[in-house]
Formats: sequence, C-alpha cells, structure tokens
Amino acid sequence: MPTLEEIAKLAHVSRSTVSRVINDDPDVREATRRRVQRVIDELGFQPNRAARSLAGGRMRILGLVIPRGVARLFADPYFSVLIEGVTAACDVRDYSLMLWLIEANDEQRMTNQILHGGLVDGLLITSALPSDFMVQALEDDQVPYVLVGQHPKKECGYCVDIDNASSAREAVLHLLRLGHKRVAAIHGSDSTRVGLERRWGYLEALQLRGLTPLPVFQVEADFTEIGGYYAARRLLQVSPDAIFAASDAMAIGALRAIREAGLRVPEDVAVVGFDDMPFAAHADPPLTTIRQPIQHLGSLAAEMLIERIENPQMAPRRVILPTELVVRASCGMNLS
Amino acid sequence: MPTLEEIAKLAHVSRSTVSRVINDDPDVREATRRRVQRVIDELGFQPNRAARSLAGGRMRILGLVIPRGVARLFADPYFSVLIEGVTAACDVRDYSLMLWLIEANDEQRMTNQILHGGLVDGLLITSALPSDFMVQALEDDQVPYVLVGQHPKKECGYCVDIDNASSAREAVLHLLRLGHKRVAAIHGSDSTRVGLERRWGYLEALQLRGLTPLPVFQVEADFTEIGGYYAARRLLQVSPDAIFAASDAMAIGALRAIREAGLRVPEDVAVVGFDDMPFAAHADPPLTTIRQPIQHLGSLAAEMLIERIENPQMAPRRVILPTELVVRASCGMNLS
DNA sequence: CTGAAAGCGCTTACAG
DNA sequence: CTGAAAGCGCTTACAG
Repeated sequence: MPTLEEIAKLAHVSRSTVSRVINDDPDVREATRRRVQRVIDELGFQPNRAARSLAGGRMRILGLVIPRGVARLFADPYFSVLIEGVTAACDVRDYSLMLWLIEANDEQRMTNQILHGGLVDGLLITSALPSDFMVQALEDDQVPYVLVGQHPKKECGYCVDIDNASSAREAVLHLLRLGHKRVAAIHGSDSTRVGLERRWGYLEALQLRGLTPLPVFQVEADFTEIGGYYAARRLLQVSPDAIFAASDAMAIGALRAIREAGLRVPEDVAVVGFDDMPFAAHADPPLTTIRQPIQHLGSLAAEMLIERIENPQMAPRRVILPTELVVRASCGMNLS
Repeated sequence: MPTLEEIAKLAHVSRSTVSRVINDDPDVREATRRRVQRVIDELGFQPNRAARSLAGGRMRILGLVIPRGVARLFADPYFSVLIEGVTAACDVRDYSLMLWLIEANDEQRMTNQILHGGLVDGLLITSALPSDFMVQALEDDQVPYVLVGQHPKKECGYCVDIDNASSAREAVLHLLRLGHKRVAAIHGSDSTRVGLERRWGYLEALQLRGLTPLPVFQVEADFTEIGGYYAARRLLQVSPDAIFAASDAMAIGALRAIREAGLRVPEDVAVVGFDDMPFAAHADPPLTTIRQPIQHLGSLAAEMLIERIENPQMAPRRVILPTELVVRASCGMNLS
C-alpha cells in the first residue's frame, strides 16, 4: 500500500495537497485535484487510518454498546435490525462501526477502556444498558453519545426513541374497539423503562374507556417467549377475552399457551403484541402488533451521533419516532 | 486524558519504559514496573489507540464481515450468537471488534476499503459471503483472515466449520431408526455449500439403508420459515411420514404447513431441523434438530485469526467442530 | 491555490 | 535494565 508521500511525488505536488484532495478541501484547483485523484485511483491508495486519526484527532469510528445477556434474551432481531440501520448511516458518512457486547458486571472496566484510548469518536448505547455510572462517565468525560431508547431514570439529552406509552395505549384501544371486554396484559418488568411505559399505556387505555384495571389481569414476564407462555397460562385462569403482550416474543408464548389450553385465537382470546419482529407476521395466527421503526431508530441515532461528533456544540435533542399499529389476524378483525 | 509522556515524567522514567510497562515487556525491573503502574492507575491512563497502531503497525482490531441481506434472512440468531463468541475471544486477547454488513453488489468497494487503510489487522468472514473476488483479494494482499464455514468452491486454508454432510446424515438416520419410511427433505439451495452438503447427508442416509431417494421427496427452499412453509405444502401432496429440513427456520415453516393441513407432528409427519436455533426448543412441538456450536465457532475463529495475525507464518488450519443431535418431540420419540 | 514544517502519541531498534 | 532518538503516515495552521 503506497503512502501519501508517494502519491505526492508521482503527482508532483506536496503532501499537503494530496491530503486536501483526500479530504475534499474546496481550495484545490480543479486541474490539480484531477491529477492527484488519478494517481490515487491508479495505485488504489487508501490513507492509513491510524495516521489519519492521530494527526486529525478523529477516528471516524462509532462504537455500539449492547448488553451481552440482553442481546440474546430480549430480542435478537431487534439488535440485528438496529445494527442494519446504524451501518447504513455509517456507510453514508464514511464512518465505521465498532461493536461491544458488555457484561453488566464488567461495565466499569469496559467503560473506561471504550471511552478513553480514543478508539471511537462517540458511542451509541442501547437504553437497557447504561448504569448511572456509565451515563455519568459519559457526561463527565464529554464523550459524544446518543441513547437508543431513554434512560430509566435520567432525562437523556441525546436520544432517539418511540413513545411506548401511547403506542401501547393504541394497541389496547384497538382491542377495546373490537369489542373485547376483558383485556389482560402481559407486561414487562417495571424496573425497565420500556416495561413501565407500555404498562402505563395499557392502564390509560382502560381508563379512557371507563374500565377499572384489575390486578389479576396483569401479569409480569421478562419479555421472552417462555416468560409470555407462563404468564398467559396464569391469565387464562381468569378467562380474559384478549391479551395485550408488551413484546412479540411474549405474545408468541401466549399464543402457544392459548393453543395448548384448547382455545382459539382470536375467537376465544385475541392477542396483540408489540415490536413487529420479523417472526410476528409468520406466527399462527399472524400477530397484530405495534411496529417499531427499529432500523430507522438505528440510522437516526448514528446520524445524530455523527452530527454531534462533528459539532460538539450541538444542543441536546430527543427524537421520538412514530410507531404503527399493524393489524393482522390475532386480534379478531372488525369486519363491520 | 494524560499522555505517555506525562506518565513518564511523573514516574521519573523515560517514555520507553512506560511503553514497556504498558506492553508487558519482561525486561523491566519489578520496582520500576510497580512505580510506573501506580501512576498509570492513578491517572487512569489509556494509551491512545491511533498512536499505538501507527507506531506499532497493529490496530488490535478484528473485522467481522457479514452479508447484509443474509443477516436478516438466513438466521438472525446465528449471527447474534456468532458475535457473542467472537467478542468473548476478543475480550480475552484484548482485541476489539469492527463490524461490517456488506451489500453483495458493493463488495468490491468495501473489500478495498476494509482490507487496506489498516483499520483492522485481520478479517473474519462468514462463508456465505466471499465471492471469488474477495477471497482472491485476501490471498493476494496477504491479509490475515479466517472463514467461518468453508468457501463454496475453494478449499480454504484457514477456517472453522462443522461437518454438514455427516450431521445431516445423522439426523436422517435418526428418523429412519425411529421407523419412518417415507422421509422427505426440504433442502437449501445447491448453490450454497451448506445447502449442498446437508442434502448429501440426506441422500447418504437413505442409501446407507438401501433406500432410493425420490425426486418428489426433495424440495428446495431458501432457508427461511416462509420458504419451508411452501416447500412443506408441496411435500405433503406425496404424503411423507417424516421431513428433514436443512434449517430450523424451514422446519418451523414446515410445522405450520403440517398443522394447517390438519396433520399432527410427530404422529402423522415427523420433523427434524438443523441448527438448534433458540426458537427450536420453543416450537410446537419442540423441534428435534442438529445443534451447531455457533458460539464456539465464533470464538475459535477469532482465536485462530489472532494467532495468525501475531504469527504470520502460521500454517493453514481447518478445524471441524462436532455437532450434536438434540432429540425433542417433533421426530416421534422412540420409547422402546 | 500550494508548500514547508511542526506535531499527533506512541513503539522500537540501538546504545549503554 | 533503561534512555535518547528516529519514525510510523497523516493533518493543519502558517506563509506566501
């Protein structure tokens, strides 16, 4: 691989000029630029990243931090799709993506290592993750970051998210509109923001229709299929005619429990999920759910982070992306 | 963030010595090492990665290249789990992981960009991906790489894989042992190595038992759930009593088709999958399948790559990891 | 619009 | 066992 120096020699210019061409500096005469570019193309020159970073103070690398355990549990497809969005945005802006799966207990060591050492210019962090420690470290060290989803406690300055509460409310209102009377919920843990907010949505919907939420109609699970399965088994004892599950994975588990109980979906029990994971459309029956724009969240977060990196003065910004109720067969379609 | 220079000053040594301490050079007096280390710890010093790389010629970064389309289609969990294995190995050896999802048509540009520019010291490549172009470029440029799975055409020098053919053979032999007579196959495309080899295994098993493979009992699909669904619908027209699906996703599709046809699994039609994806155990009924040690493949590949990076003379090495037949309910358990 | 020069923060022979 | 010095390949004011 040639160096910038050699390109300069062959193009009969200085290193400075080659550097300017590489960096799209407008102050280069067109003829010069073309001459240099031709040499670059001929030799297939790629500027050395380490040198560029050392001299320029920027790596053009974003870090994406995902909690290891959650990556498996919560929803594999979520992270796959998120990564797709992030890489798409990175490609456009000529950034690269560095990935960390971090252990909850290893957070402190990792944080230090990731934040400093200058390997990345900024961090994309999934909301489930950051401990107070980590968020504080990010703030203190003035490392550019963007949260995907909001932090459980703090109001985050820089994040992209959806409105979990109003989305859940829409899902439940849909069930109520269809005539279901005994709408139960499998909700995620209240210790997660997502769990809490989606549960609020459920409660709001009932209250909007003058219904009293019954404790026996609300069972907590851990966002997994198996968790949803057991939660649904408990709920079936009180004969709901509809179940709102706070994640598609839990909804799938509920479908299984309902089938095993010899009941039909949606005739006996309607089900609505949340997320619109790829498998939701292929469930039996296909799952009515709330579509999260996951890929868009990823690309938006990356774009926001890059903007923040390139403009450290950027004011805090919280973007809430709209969701969409995707009506399929599991909710009992209203044909009137 | 302090620099090495400042550490040197505070510890009353030269930069060289600080550098040696950081890099675990054994030729440092114990007392000196301790003194320097203390200053490092006190200031939380992290050596600058760009500078380190530029001077040392190594980034301590591995690149993982995944085809974008396939990432979604083939099996999300596969890549999630693979990444878990890779990052685990990286953590141990103090490497970081860079991720690229690349478009098939964008391969050439990406290859050039990834290979040169020195952003990564080596590449981990999923076998589905590399075109002849890419593999050739890797060889020509002497970039250290390790394939996960084998290349469709070339005998790869450095790769980790499973034995697809013999694993598939075991799965089908298991069905035959259970007394199934009319064993059909939903196989992947012959244009993929995985598809081809798993199909071989199916054919071998039949032939070992003196059975003649019938063309109508073999339907090709694309490794997806929906593909498996349609393939199974076709197969059901010729009344198989068992179906070997070359991936769990396809097996799930087959389960759905069988259920829709009013047949029971495994009483009417037994089903065996391949991969042991997380969802296989929660299928209805739970899916008998071949367990791939995906995480282990990932960590082994990363270790092999790091070894190759640190010892460019490393001889070619192909490691085949064992698989395991996981018997669940979908195959019709033999209780004798 | 272009070039000469300093500097980014490390590593690594080379001396001693 | 330790230090002085060169060098890794770029970027970026500063001149002109």
